[in-house]
Amino acid sequence: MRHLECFLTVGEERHFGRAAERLGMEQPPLSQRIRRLEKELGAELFDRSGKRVSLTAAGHTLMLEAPELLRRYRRMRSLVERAASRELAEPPRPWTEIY
Amino acid sequence: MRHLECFLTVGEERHFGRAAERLGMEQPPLSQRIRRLEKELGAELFDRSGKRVSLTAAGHTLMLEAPELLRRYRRMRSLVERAASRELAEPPRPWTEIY
DNA sequence: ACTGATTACGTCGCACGTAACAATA
DNA sequence: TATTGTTACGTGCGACGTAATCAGT
Repeated sequence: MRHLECFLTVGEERHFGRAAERLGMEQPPLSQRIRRLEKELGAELFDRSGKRVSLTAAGHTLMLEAPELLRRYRRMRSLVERAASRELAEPPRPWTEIY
Repeated sequence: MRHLECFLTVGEERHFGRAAERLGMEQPPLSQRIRRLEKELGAELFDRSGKRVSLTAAGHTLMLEAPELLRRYRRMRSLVERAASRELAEPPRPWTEIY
């Protein structure tokens, strides 16, 4: 998920330096992360020929799909967090017997 | 994502040993993974009192939400993979000018 | 030369497996 | 006591930052 967030930022900025700044990290780690992501997915995501950073077809697809996945992920996290805090509020009821 | 897959397996089996076997790994790493996930989410997911493994409220929420997220994730991966293979088939068209 | 991206390298944390331990039935 | 889950520990990979290197303008 963190990889996707980094990828989206680079894809929006088309610039590793500004993306790294927005993400609060340095360029080298960001470059490495993108490489790891490309290796993980088995697909090149950016064309780095020349000074221009441009998206490949796979990268473009990911730009379309990743935001929705990230939204769902964050929603899931907040739901879990909410459930956990409710659980703390109420005493340890016997969930054991239910599930 | 791998963490979610492990969590779901444990949640289905209610048994770390069988879950580890299904996942093709040993129990200790699985136990650690669940702990990491709980730490990451900031919520206890399982009740390990006694020999019974039962879900907490947060765990139950995650059991409901995680499968859909995993499906979307796998779909995204296959879309990216497809785009990459098409890209290989067609010559390096000037995506640069488009995106 | 200058700007911007990639390697090089040292360090830290995570993931795994094997082995030793704790607890429950 | 046997079964199940958790620590302990050693190893290897991933991620970060700093510094050095390479490429394009």
